[in-house]
Amino acid sequence: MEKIQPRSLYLEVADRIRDLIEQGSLLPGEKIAEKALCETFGVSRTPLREALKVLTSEGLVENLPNRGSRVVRLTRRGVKNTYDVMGALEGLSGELACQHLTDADVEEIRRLHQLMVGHYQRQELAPYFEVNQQIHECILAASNNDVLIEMYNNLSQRVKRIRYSVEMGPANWAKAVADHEAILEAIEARDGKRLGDILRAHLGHKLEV
Amino acid sequence: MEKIQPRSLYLEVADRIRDLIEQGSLLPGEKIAEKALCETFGVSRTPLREALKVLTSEGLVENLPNRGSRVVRLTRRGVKNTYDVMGALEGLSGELACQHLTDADVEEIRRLHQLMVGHYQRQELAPYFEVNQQIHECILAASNNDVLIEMYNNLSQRVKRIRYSVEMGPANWAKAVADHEAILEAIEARDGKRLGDILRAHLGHKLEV
DNA sequence: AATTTGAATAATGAATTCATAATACGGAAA
DNA sequence: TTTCCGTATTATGAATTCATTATTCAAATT
Repeated sequence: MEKIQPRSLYLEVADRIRDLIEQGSLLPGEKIAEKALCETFGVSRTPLREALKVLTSEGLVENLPNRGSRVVRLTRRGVKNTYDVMGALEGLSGELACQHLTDADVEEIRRLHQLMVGHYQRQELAPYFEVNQQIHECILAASNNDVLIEMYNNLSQRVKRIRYSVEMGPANWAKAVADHEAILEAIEARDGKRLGDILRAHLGHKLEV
Repeated sequence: MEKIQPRSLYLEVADRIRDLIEQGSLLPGEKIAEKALCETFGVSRTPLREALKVLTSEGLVENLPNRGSRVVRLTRRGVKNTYDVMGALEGLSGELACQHLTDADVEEIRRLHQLMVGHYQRQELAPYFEVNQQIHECILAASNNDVLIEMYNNLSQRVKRIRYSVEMGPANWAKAVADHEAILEAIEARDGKRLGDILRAHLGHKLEV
């Protein structure tokens, strides 16, 4: 029997707004009109405003007193800062994952890796990204550190809406795949230190675009 | 002429509640009665509840639907997870700081370092911690990465209330000071990679208590 | 014509009110 | 006495209301 867990309205609203930002319905720098959103969601201003406060502390929205809320505008510098931190967190996830990964986990990652390489060889960009992300999520989950996971997901959310627009040149792509070969090797060797170092550097490559 | 910047009431309230948690007026696991807090702060429930939502997303408070808010109870595991992430972030701060530190910055850190060693030799625990923290804050600030600073401060806030209760044995203390010697050397050499590695390991030592 | 002033309008911030769910209490039954 | 059930009380969730601050737009002045 599965538990039913009541979720607060403001969390629901926050999820919905996150979706709107991610999919681009709310653009960076755009003013968030409370009244309009209340009508689209069919809720009053109270839970909506609570949701906006949460999103503000998550870094997705900014709140100017008496002037309402806006979707934060991503600067080049801000994105670089975010990627740097994500890189550090990925590095940690790798180190920790090596302490927890079961043989089955490794097998699963190997499968995903080969799948990803296939997409690379056939130059299928979208599926490549999809599987690529799954691999990193596997490692992250295997870290067994929920604080880490929470932080990473938060940062990931902040830059998610631009990730799709990242154009990946052939040289960068090749480098990324090469990185992943090394990642797989380090995982199979359960070499946490090495995996950490690779992952820390890995994200940096993406950024050079 | 300095600008006056209006701060929202809910942010003010959030600060106050953070203080209450940090200084131990609100104990872990304790239920937060909204009405009582409203009276002590002299505000209505609306801004108070908004503040509680912010603190929830910061990880200081948990929110059980229809059952109110509680101060989160720190588990051994949770603290370890937090320290692990903080270590990773400190490592990054070291790497980045080496790219930005001016000679004056280094001089300042050297001064603090010697001050700290003095406190160690005289076995003055509280001042030691104080200066120790200043050094790490110096490095963090020099990272020039506000996302990093924000994340670190958040995590730091979560464990701040137990940090004082950490008993430091003489062996651990000696190890910490030895670490700091290496930290200073790496800084003077502007060796980001090495500084990062040291800082990543540094926090781990504190935790073994 | 451009800029400034002021009134009207709209939006936000915060208190209040209402509805609903949880807790506390008291009595009845085992 | 202990346990169970039902009512009363309290607290929380959410909508509404009120007050205050921005914004808009028209008129007046330079």
